[in-house]
Amino acid sequence: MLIATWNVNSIRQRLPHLLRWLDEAKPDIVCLQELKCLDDAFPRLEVEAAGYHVETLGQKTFNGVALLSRSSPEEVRRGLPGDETDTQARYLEGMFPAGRGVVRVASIYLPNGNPVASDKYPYKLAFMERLRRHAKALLRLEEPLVLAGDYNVIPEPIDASDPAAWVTDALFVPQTRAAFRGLLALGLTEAFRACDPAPGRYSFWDYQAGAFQKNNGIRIDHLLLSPQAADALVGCRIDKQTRGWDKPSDHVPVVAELALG
DNA sequence: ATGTCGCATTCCATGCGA
Repeated sequence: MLIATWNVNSIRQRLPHLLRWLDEAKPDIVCLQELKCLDDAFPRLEVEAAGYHVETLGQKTFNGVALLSRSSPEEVRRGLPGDETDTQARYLEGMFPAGRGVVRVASIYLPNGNPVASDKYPYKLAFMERLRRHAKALLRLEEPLVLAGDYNVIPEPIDASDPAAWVTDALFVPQTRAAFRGLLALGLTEAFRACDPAPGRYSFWDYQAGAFQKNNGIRIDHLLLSPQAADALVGCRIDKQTRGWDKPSDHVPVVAELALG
């Protein structure tokens, strides 16, 4: 079973890329982020015609997350628990059939948090703490669980081509990295790094200054696996080629293969 | 090279978020 995450940076702008990539990669479950539209504006019919069930949590202009799946979810949760006043569309979770069992998958668009001196940064940290608490509760279910999305976190220096350029950035400051380690400390496995220890592997390249041509990127899109999912991990890859297509997203898909029977 | 993109409104120009 292939489970993927992709920040598409506007689903309406990226629909041709999404359809091409679905056809080529044939993923079973896809977590999308940055839809940048309301639910009614999501190109549902086109994605359904490609063979996918669609669940969305949209928002006008910003944010917005979706779950695409070959099989319909048995349960869906909209929004991250822990703050009823949070109106930003950043979390969508579903439980899907997988072999003889199930897999629970969340699509997460974690706040960027820049600039660190603004109120955006405490919001990011609070969101990460809410995510940690919710993940802790989900882990008690002892299910295969995949928390996938744009984490807006550079976990380690190896995950940036120029780490020095990010030292004061909300994606890389020590408190952000500590919060990410707090998630891993629950017993979650970060799928890509578990499979590939090499430097130079990125999931995002800025649109500016020829960043992609120079491979001046960062790795901020992650799939975090529960022990039951990690036990089934076969491999994980980054579909870098989509960044070279015409009018690309600044992020590319990250795809994990799980042997779930 | 201080080099881009997508969205919305202030609507062919600008501000915001990334």
